[in-house]
Amino acid sequence: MPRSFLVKKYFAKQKPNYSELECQNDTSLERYPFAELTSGDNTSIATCFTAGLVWDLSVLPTLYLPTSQTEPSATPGPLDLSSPSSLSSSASSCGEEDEGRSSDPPSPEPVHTYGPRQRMKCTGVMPHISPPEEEEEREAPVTAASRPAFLCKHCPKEYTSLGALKMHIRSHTLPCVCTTCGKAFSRPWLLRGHIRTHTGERPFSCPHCNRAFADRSNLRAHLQTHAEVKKYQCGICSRTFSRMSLLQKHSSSGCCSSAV
DNA sequence: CTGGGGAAGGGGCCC
DNA sequence: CGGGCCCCTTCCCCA
Repeated sequence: MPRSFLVKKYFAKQKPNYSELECQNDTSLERYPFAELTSGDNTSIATCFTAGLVWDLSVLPTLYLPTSQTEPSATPGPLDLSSPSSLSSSASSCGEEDEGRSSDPPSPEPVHTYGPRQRMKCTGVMPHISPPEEEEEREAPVTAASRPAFLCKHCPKEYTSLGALKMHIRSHTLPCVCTTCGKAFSRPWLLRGHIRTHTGERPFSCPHCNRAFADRSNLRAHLQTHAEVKKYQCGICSRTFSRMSLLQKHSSSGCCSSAV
């Protein structure tokens, strides 16, 4: 399964209102000191995972829609209950930087916080975010005039905007190269996140335990482990899981196999 | 075998 | 229009 199925349009235009997700039972975990994670606006976000938002197995099938490739219409994925995301909104604009894919280290100094190990600055590692040549993707107004299609010359994908296409092309050109190991990434923040694997930087710490993570998303996943009620719930036995994959395994290996 | 952590990919939205 | 940032999801590996 290609990870590209990323069909996420759940909140199209509307960021999840985490405040509404306020968990009721998991108060303890509800709000992680995301201040740490980000700028700190999280107070309101109340990240809660769960409570009321447990995912029912029944929805899984949809969530996994392999149809992917791009069927945004699909189903809404798990509303991330826990996500501190909201903070992100503020964070991003605050000038924090995302480090990595989704993580904004509390550190005031973004990428440059690598101190001694800061061997790669994003700036230096991205020689050509948008190589001229690649940009020349084939723009072909294939579809209706109202919806021009921009085709990727590297793969069959097509986009309705040049910007989207260019962004996609990065996944082929991988302009962000790690100077440490040479690994290339499509996005600067992916590279930043990767760099953390070299530096060992883990700006996102769990308020409930001493663990720290380099990636915010991973912290979120981890927070689920502290939750009494996890996001993903088996529709049959009501057991909850911190990860959809676990729920899937659970369902496929027994409990719900017959039922669902 | 299950649960959890680490790392990475990509689309969408906002500035 | 482009760049940056956010979030979500998946895969792999380990305990």
